[in-house]
Amino acid sequence: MKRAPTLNDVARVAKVSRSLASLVFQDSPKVSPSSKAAVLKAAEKLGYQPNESARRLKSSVTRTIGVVLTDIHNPYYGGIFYGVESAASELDYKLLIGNSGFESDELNQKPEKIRSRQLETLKIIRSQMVDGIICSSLRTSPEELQAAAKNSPIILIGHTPSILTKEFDVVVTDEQDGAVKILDHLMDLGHKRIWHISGGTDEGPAVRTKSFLNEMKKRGLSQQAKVFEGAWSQESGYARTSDILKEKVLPTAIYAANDLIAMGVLARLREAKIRVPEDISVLGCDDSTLAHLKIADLTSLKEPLYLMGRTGFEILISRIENKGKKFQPKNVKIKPELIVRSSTGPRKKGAK
Amino acid sequence: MKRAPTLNDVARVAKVSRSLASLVFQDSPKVSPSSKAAVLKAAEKLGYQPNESARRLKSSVTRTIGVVLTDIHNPYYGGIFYGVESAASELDYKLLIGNSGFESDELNQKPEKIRSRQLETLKIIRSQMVDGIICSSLRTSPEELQAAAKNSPIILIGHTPSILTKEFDVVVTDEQDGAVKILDHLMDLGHKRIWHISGGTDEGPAVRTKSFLNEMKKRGLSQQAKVFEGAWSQESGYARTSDILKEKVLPTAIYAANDLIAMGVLARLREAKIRVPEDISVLGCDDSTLAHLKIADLTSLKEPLYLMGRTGFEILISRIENKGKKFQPKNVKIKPELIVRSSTGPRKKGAK
DNA sequence: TCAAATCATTGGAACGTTCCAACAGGGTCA
DNA sequence: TGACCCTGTTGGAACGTTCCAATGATTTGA
Repeated sequence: MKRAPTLNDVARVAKVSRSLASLVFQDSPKVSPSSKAAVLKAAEKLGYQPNESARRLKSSVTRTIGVVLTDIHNPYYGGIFYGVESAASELDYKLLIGNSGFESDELNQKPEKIRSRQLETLKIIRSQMVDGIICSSLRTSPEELQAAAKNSPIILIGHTPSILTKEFDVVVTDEQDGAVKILDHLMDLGHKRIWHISGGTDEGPAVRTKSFLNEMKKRGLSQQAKVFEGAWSQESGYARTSDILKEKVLPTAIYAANDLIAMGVLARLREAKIRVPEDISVLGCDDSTLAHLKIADLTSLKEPLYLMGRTGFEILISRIENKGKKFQPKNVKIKPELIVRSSTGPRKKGAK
Repeated sequence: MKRAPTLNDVARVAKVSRSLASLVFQDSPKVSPSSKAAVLKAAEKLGYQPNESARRLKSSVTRTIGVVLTDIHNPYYGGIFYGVESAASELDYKLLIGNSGFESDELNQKPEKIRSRQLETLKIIRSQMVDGIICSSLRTSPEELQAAAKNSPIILIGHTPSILTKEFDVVVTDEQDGAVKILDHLMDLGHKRIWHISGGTDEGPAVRTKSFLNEMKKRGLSQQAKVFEGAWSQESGYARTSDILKEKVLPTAIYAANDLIAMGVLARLREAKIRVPEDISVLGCDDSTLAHLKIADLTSLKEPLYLMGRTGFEILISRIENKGKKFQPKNVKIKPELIVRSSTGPRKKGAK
């Protein structure tokens, strides 16, 4: 492991000036073919690779984007990252990961710790290691974000506190459209008594619940709607279904706020020997691997995570390219898609 | 978005030399408290953050590690990344992601394309943006790796072609130990006719199959063992189970090479009204989210992905710190753990 | 008491690029 | 024939750090 060759070394071997060698690597049109060939040959021989730090120092462009996530493990953030990564690789951008903890961590990191790690990560933007930052699920205050955004653009993708949507570019799911699609599907099948198990009362999950209730109301089904407050877990789906089973009249369809909850619902219904979809239809949300499983075969609202990631990345790049110009924060809503499988079916004959 | 303040600006405001200001940020003990305070105050006032590119150019230390993965979506790589990330954040290292495609991609990237993207990623190591590289599931040749490793250390984590284990540091699962644990468990329950659905004939999955057969042989059960060649998918598990069901004598336990395959097995058995575990016990491998599902509750061999990630990172760091010194490639095998759930149970009474 | 040692501070030279201004040398035009 | 313009090439000055050697100021010790 010896000292890496520099542009000077290449120039010396190729018998040209350092400046000319530099031009070759910038694909400048005003280099003669013969010099170009000589330089490339020398570079090849020495195994030259431009020193990125020096390049950045001079040109202050990094072609790198910082990504702040809470848990890359989680299929939700993973899906967004998937879109970001694929767009980035097409445009030849590199990604610097600032993962600020794992929600699923057994040690269960305290929110305060996640927050401080996120702040730490935001610093990379100010140390000029990246041209911009993509954040999912931030736990920092608008002021802290502002401070980071002073030098470079930031975009927020996915569940985002509404205070932030006024000041920053944001890409989110169109929850209202999701509710429309789910209810269209269920009503086509004849369902009216549709109950929902929520993901909790935080602002993220609450939007989903609210959209559901809104849409039920629009269709004059407010009386038939019921919400059971849950959490983003299988156990929660299982427990809330137990609660549902205690009711005098059962629903004909259960809409779970995500696939994991729906898996809990399925497990509990199976235990109670209630058939799906003959007796009760079940829907999930996310269209994760779980929904694909043959033993579940879950109808699920597919959040367009991939598209959200891509869109977010593209908006960020356009900000970077027009750096300096004033702009209005962009708020993009991406419509989800309902993937119909066998866990939903026609309303049981004879049911009210 | 104006020009970021530099060390010079800070020094001017604090009325000291640039060199002294630099020392402050290096936490040098030989700065007087008063100067230190003045510098910090000036930095705070200007919102100064050291320019990382300049720092790197001078000191050629990046405190950044490159991570080459094939599919960060995949729980296997995700699990390894989890370990890497948590170790990195503790030591205050940054991670530069080079994800070279998505195995699960609908577009199903061609191996050739993945390979060329991996080569592209390996270049970052030579452009001195990172101090070392962690690779999972490489598709490049040893020579190509060697070229990249000329300047900085490399470590391979997880499924690794055996040619590479001779020249590079490697962290892998102890497959033999896994087979021992699985057979100990099944034999305790009285099982002997144990069949295996493999992940394919590539070198990675083949090791698992071979370990299983080896261990069966050691226990004098060669006659009872049978291998069905599959692939890492649910569909494969489903189809191979159909094949199994055509046999005259059925096994009392099926060991699937991963959880996804096991899910296919469960789906097919359920369809055939064969009870699990009363009629047939089923085991998976990975202990992924799938195994945790109540409707599966799958006994699974937990690959110590987190630990592998951590260990790999630590070895890499020790190489970086002792850079220049000669060393023997390290080959670390990490023992898996069997997580017993309800998909395995005592051999059916009356079965041979 | 004065040389030596310690301490805090400083200027300047790197690090490996990019980029600007300058410059040959040959061709074109009036 | 000299003024002008191309084309290809070059030296040198940045970029913002770190770090070495050198400095002046203060303390120490025989």
